[in-house]
Amino acid sequence: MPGAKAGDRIRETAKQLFYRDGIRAVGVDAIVRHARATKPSLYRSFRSKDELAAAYLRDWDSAFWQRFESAVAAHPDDPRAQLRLFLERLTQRMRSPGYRGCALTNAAVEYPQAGHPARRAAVANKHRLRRRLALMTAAMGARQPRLLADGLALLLEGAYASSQLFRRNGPARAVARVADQLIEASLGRRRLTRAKH
Amino acid sequence: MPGAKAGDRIRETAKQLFYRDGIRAVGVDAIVRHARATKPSLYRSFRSKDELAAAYLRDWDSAFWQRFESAVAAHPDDPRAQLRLFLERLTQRMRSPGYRGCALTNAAVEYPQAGHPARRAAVANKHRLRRRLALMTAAMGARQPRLLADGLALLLEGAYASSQLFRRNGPARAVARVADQLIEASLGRRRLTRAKH
DNA sequence: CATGCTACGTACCGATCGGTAACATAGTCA
DNA sequence: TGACTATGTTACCGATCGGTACGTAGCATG
Repeated sequence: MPGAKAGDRIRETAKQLFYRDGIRAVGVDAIVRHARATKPSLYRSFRSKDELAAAYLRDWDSAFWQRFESAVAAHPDDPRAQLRLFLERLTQRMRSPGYRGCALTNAAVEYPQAGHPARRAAVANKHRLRRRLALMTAAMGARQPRLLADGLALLLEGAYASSQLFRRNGPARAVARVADQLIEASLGRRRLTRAKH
Repeated sequence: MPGAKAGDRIRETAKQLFYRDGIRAVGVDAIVRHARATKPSLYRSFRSKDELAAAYLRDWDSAFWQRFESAVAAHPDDPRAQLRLFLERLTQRMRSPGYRGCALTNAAVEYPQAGHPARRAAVANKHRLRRRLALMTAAMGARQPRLLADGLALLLEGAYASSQLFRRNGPARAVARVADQLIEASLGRRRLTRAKH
């Protein structure tokens, strides 16, 4: 790491500090100090702190979809198993020290302003995920695919939030089981069908 | 409002600005300017900005439990209906302009440090809610009350997050329906019981 | 009037914020 | 060698951060 170019060291350091402490809480001075670089090096690679934050969030988005597609690839043509694997792996990651939820969601909380780059990155990711989940729940044969997809999205976001509100053994650790229950209840024969006329 | 004491105006203004823009994003100068007061007035009522933020979160916690107990009181001895009413009212509030999720969760995202007062307030609220939900799911007769309570907590936190990631018609609007599905699937006869030996 | 108390404002503090100008150094290719 | 490019460094900018020393207006007492 210390052998890499200054721009790369700064990008890597920013990733760690932004995720650990939040974007607003980390000053550019702290970043370049930890990266053993200086501010002009930062501003030659990134136009502003906001763009550095945007790069950090793009990296996160990219890593997120890698994890997602990895779980998908492990169970071809079985979206339920794909999702379950993704959530089980997520549960593992949530147990690791320093885990602090989804960087994109956190950034959206830190930057409520409508047009902010950090917010745009987060919103884009969440919309894409929502559409993707709806495709998967439809493929599962859910009675109401969009409703189930939204339920799963809520559980996922809830796990992100809970994982930083509770130390361990919080509600987040149940996300895979609850998601599976919800899927089970949304599939197959219409248990909940109301009497017809 | 303009007739009130400086300390009260500051407290009220801080509540609005902290919720709208986030605690870190709002400086004490902005608060006293909007409150038509001055900084010494702020620091005579509050020891620090952090304590002003803590007061803001205590107010939020108090208002949260008022809303919760109001829904409980509306359906005595029917925890499922209590929860459904609470979530339906929450859905209403989420549609109102300027809604930005749970101030306590947002504060915990803004202040990841373990001992920070804002974080303590958030964590205390969430733990209390988790215990309360477990009591309710047990009263419902759920097969696994703690698991269901955690699922409901995840849905709630997910709704908070989603409500600020999607404009309208986001996953959050489904929270009451999904919660009811999950409850339905967790009650009564043991549909999911695994074969014994 | 004089005193004491409460409530508020003016003016300022050092530190840090994001960002930049000017300059030094090193590698590359002609 | 010399010119060019990329990257590093020092030193600084105005603005804003959270926080405070100190002065003053108003009002109730004696």
